[in-house]
Amino acid sequence: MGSEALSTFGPRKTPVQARSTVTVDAISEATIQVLLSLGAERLTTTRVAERAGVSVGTLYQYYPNKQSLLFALLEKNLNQVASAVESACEQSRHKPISEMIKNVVEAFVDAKMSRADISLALYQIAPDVGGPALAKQAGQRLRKAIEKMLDTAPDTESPPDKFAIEMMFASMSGAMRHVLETGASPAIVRKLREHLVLLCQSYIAAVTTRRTEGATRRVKGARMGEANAKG
Amino acid sequence: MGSEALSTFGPRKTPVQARSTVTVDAISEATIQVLLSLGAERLTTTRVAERAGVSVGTLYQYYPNKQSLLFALLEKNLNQVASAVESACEQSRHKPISEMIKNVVEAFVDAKMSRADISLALYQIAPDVGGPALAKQAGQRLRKAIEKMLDTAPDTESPPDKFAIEMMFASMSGAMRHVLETGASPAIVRKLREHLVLLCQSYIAAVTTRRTEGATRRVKGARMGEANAKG
Amino acid sequence: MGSEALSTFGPRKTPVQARSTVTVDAISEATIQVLLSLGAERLTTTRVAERAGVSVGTLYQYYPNKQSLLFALLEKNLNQVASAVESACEQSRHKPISEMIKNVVEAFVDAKMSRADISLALYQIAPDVGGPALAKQAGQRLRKAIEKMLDTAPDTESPPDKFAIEMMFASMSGAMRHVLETGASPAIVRKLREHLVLLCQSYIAAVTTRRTEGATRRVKGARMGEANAKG
Amino acid sequence: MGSEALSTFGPRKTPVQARSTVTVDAISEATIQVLLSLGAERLTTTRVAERAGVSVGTLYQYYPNKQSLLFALLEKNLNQVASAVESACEQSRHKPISEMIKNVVEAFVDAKMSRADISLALYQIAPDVGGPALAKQAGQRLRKAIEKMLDTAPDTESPPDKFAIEMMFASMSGAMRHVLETGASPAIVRKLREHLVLLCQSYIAAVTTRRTEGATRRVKGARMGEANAKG
DNA sequence: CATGAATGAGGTTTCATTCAT
DNA sequence: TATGAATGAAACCTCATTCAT
Repeated sequence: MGSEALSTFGPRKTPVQARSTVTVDAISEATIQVLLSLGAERLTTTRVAERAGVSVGTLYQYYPNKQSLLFALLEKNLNQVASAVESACEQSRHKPISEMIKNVVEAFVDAKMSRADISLALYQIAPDVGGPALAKQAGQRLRKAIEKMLDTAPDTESPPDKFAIEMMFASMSGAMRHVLETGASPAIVRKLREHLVLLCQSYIAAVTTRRTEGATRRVKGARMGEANAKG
Repeated sequence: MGSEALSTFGPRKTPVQARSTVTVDAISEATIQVLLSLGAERLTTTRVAERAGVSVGTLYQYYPNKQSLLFALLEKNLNQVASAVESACEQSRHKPISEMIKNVVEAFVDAKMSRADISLALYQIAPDVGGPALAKQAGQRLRKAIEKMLDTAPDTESPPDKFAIEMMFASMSGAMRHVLETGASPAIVRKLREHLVLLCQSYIAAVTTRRTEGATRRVKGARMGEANAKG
Repeated sequence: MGSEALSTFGPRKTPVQARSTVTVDAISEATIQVLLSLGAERLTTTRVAERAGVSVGTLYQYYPNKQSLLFALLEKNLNQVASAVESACEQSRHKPISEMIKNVVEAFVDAKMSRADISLALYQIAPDVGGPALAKQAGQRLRKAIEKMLDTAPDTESPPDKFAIEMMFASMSGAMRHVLETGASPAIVRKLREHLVLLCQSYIAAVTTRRTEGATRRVKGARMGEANAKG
Repeated sequence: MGSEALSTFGPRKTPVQARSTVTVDAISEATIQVLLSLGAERLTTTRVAERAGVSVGTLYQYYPNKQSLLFALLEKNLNQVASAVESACEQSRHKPISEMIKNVVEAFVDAKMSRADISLALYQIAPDVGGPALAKQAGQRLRKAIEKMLDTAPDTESPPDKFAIEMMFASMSGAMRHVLETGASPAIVRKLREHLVLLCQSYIAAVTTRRTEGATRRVKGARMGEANAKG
């Protein structure tokens, strides 16, 4: 469960021809549809092929096995999200910390929402197919991008440490997931964006302050309101 | 996928005799072990029975089907966590908000960690077996408890709204999960506790403060940037 | 399938005590109820015991196995019907043939109908549990009784042969079964009685006449109306 | 038990390729063989597939479940018999009643005997798989065909009513079954044919005659004895 | 004697994967 | 290359039967 070589799950043949690309895309799309309509439990290769309008045999010509199909889907999605966030990181260099956070959070939410159906579908297959491993990998990648960005922040001497960044990212993912699974109406998503920005900003502000002043005492204390007012 | 009546997943036979109780416990424990060692994909009823030291038939005398076995596990765990948090809520009434948050967060983390193995195992089965539905249910329960607690806060006029509480809870869950899946050494867990307290406190402070200043309009508006500009 | 020694299916212990009789009866009755409500496919010993208000263990103290339970039921019913018909045969000696037939047919229909539910239930288990064998046995017994009766008929020199009697009996059984399976309202049953009497009478008349006059030719001919008018 | 939609038992995939047809036929044939050699109780899908020389998976590609396999067999046979009888009905229009009967009876017996093994095998599975329902259906179909035929009879004013036709058919089926289950040597079958013709002819003649004399009242009344007193 | 928890062989069904066409 | 029929290991679940209590 995640301990296998991750690289073995790639598509079997690189789709160079136009026809292949079309086929591969159709299969990917069909996978998502089946996942959403029937659930991971009832996702079968035959069913996917059927919905994609190809034969099972064809499916197996592009993916060596079922896992690789799901893996590819998950990987692609994670990469897209990671890229979007990385890009936001790069464009936010040297800006004030709060703006950095805002940009990153919004890039994340927007990336996830751009294909909300896919995001939702993937939650179902992540546990199998080495989801945690992949997520870890993508998480590292993002953490580095964010760290690098924060290093350029003009208004802070000591940026949050790795753990804090991971915390922020994990919290964000959790909130995002909750909204997606609970029902992501546009209104809710808007609210999510705003609150997530707020949440991350205040958290980062809190840990940044804390770092600066060496605040183990304060963390345990009750002066949070102040931490924020200062924020 | 969660749309079935949740009650149909209950155990088949209530264990009245001592022997039965032992058996049921053994099955539960075996389920967790199999889940952790082999993963959800390879969890079979036969395997569970085997590891529990009973026959498949016996397993099926207590659970009408595989789903009910997993469902019972999930439900029990969610209830335990919910109870722990509820209890913390009740004992924190009329305390300062930041202390309330601290108590709730720590109760949550401690509850999850008291059987970290179970918590971790359950992430694998949640997608099937109506996990989201159950989680939603437990979430509502906790949200209400937290709301009720916050209503007794002496230092705030308008407590955070439902959405904010859900956000807080979802973020907390996300961070918790990340740590559990990444490797929860005692040191990491200690750090998680502290940071999660901080994260929730600062978020709640942020939304509470804003409310106090008559910010309902602003939250819904588009002037979030300004809020940060201050911060 | 019927080739096993029929005697091995008897109840394990002869119910001599009052309590035993009650239990055995309850089990029999429960068997019929389960058969009618759930069908043979879903008849399980546990289910029967449950409905009878005893434990499976108890059931197995009176019947060595499931087959014996069903077998006993079938046997008992066949015996009752056979006895009723035999009795009718004895009481019809020396009467005119048509009255003999009438008495036998009506005894048969009445016996079957006295517990229509049982009769109906038994059709479901006959195929297994050596039904044909038992039926054959009962059939022989009845054929002999009828033959003996017919030998005393004052108005016929040469009574119908064995084959004809079997034909008559088989036809009767078929019609009976059809009515039971189709829905045996009192009105229908009354009609069945009348028509079955008529059917058997005219058939016996036809074969009797034929015998007397050596009628192979006529059988193939078309003068049936006459055969009957005379009959 | 017959109350389900009968249509759900249809084959899963219509065999279009030659290979498929062969497979389906092999499975049908194997089913009959297993039924005859081991009985319904011990008929398993695995066993059928084995004897058919295919894998279980293949069997399940043509039949969605065990019931459908048996159902298809039963349905096909009933349809063949029904068609044969219908055909006989059509070819007997405007002929004398006794000839009509003769043709119908002989068509029935011949149809059943053309694959005596199948007929015999089917008795075992009818109780499950909605046999009564199917039989009822086929019965209705035949009754109508016979009614229509009888309406063209030149030598009778009022043909037998529906009930009488059903009686005739049910009796015929009963006798047929008896012979098949008892052992249908050619000699016996020949005798069966003759006697069944005789039985049906004399029965129909009896009910027809009575009708002609204005007997509807009497049939429903209780004066059946008199009808015989004449005979 | 009665009970009912436990057993486990065996039945039904699914589905990832292959390979002849 | 595409197809889809065939495969068969393996999963889920049932139920007749036993035996310790």
